[in-house]
Amino acid sequence: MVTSLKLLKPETLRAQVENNLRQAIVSGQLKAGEKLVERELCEMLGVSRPSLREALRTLEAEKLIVIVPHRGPEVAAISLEDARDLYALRGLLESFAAHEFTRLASDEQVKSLGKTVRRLREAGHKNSQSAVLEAKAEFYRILLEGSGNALVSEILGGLLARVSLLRATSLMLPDRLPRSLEEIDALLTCIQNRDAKGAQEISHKHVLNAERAALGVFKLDHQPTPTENENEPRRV
Amino acid sequence: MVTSLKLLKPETLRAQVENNLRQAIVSGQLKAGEKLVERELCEMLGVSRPSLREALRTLEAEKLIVIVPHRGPEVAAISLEDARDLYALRGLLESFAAHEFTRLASDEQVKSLGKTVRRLREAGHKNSQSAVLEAKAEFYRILLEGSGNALVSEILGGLLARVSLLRATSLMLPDRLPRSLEEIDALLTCIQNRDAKGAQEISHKHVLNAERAALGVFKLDHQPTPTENENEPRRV
DNA sequence: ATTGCAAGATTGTCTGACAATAGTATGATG
DNA sequence: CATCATACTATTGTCAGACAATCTTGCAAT
Repeated sequence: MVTSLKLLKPETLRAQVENNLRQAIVSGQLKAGEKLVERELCEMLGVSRPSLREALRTLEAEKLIVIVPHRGPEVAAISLEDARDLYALRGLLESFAAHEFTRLASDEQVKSLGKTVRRLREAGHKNSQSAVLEAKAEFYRILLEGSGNALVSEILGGLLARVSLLRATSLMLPDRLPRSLEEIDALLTCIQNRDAKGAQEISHKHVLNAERAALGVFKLDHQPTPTENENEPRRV
Repeated sequence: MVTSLKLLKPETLRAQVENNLRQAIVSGQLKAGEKLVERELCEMLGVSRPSLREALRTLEAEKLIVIVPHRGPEVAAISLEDARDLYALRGLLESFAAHEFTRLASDEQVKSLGKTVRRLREAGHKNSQSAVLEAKAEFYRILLEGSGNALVSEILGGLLARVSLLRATSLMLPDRLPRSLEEIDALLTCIQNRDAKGAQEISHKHVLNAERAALGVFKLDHQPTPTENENEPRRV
């Protein structure tokens, strides 16, 4: 186990810019759809345009931002179909990872996962959102690490980043949390019993439920309400 | 090193650079592991360093090249484990796509797919490698388009590009071709019968067989020969 | 042969500039 | 007053040149 995790500064300046922006996007500091202006970002981050632009290209390839030629970058927005596709794929990959973890992970890794689930549960009971998110991240880290397929980790990691563009992540829905915890408990049980098929099924259902919860909010969020109507000024 | 790379039309210069390099990589013109030098690429493509470097960042994010800080970019090379991971994921996604296509595609799309399979078979019997590759690409295009999940298409597309870094694609193995055609025929039959589960299974097996064929060659290719031995000097 | 160091090559980053394009304000016209 | 054409401005796309930091290589010394 590692005892000290110093934030080793990323090698290059460009990488730091990249990390800062990525963090700002997935954390919601930069909102989906928001327009980004190179000059402003340069000033904010204290770097020159070339460094910034290289970082933007990386984020574009990760689909976290969209760059239309001559119009500049903006934070990617997710349509309802995008979200459906995203969850479908996530279900596929996450359940695969769960299956493989159950099959391949060492006993230490299983134990480690169990510990994290306990932490997650406690955080949930305390209703500490940040602690929940942190534990959930750790949970994923262990699961992916132990699933023995680095590529799936990579892709699924990118997917989860994109999911966070939907501000309505299921974990942010208070009602959903207890159910979510139950499901994760059930998943852990399957894993401990080395029941790969079972783990796969539960994991898949878990994602489907998360999808239902998130897309429910999505629809509400995007229903045009009288008050927060579009750019269209109302006439009197 | 490659001596001439022509530029085509698309929008921005940077995008052209990107496309050219991507094409050069997947086509094998730039070989896996080959070191890329910015200055040389700039001269070859007739662009400035910023444009080139932005394009390189995109390709890096696509995992087609690897850029080590202060050491520069090189074409990505695929290890045996990478290849295994790649095929595992490809099997998962491709069989999912087949399943969904069977479930969702219109009769026109199914018919279109059938036509392409016929073309593929003819090309195979004529042993025309380029025609086979073209028909196979068309086959994928239709399959992914009809599977109704743009995200899966995107990811699987990136995956196939990476697979091509393994020069030993199963389609390039003459012995494998007849078997491959048979499997695709069987897949088509399932699709026409709207047997989604069957299509999924066959598709998955198809990828597994392709993997076996490709990795067989991989091992031969990478068997350490007396001349090209690893960095590890053997002790006596 | 191994080590250490100097020289050269390559990358990381900045500055400043200019052309091309998109967005916006202005003014002309019906 | 509304609409459309035009000019202006802001922003992006691209280039050239420069310099420091770092890596690689060749050579000298042990």
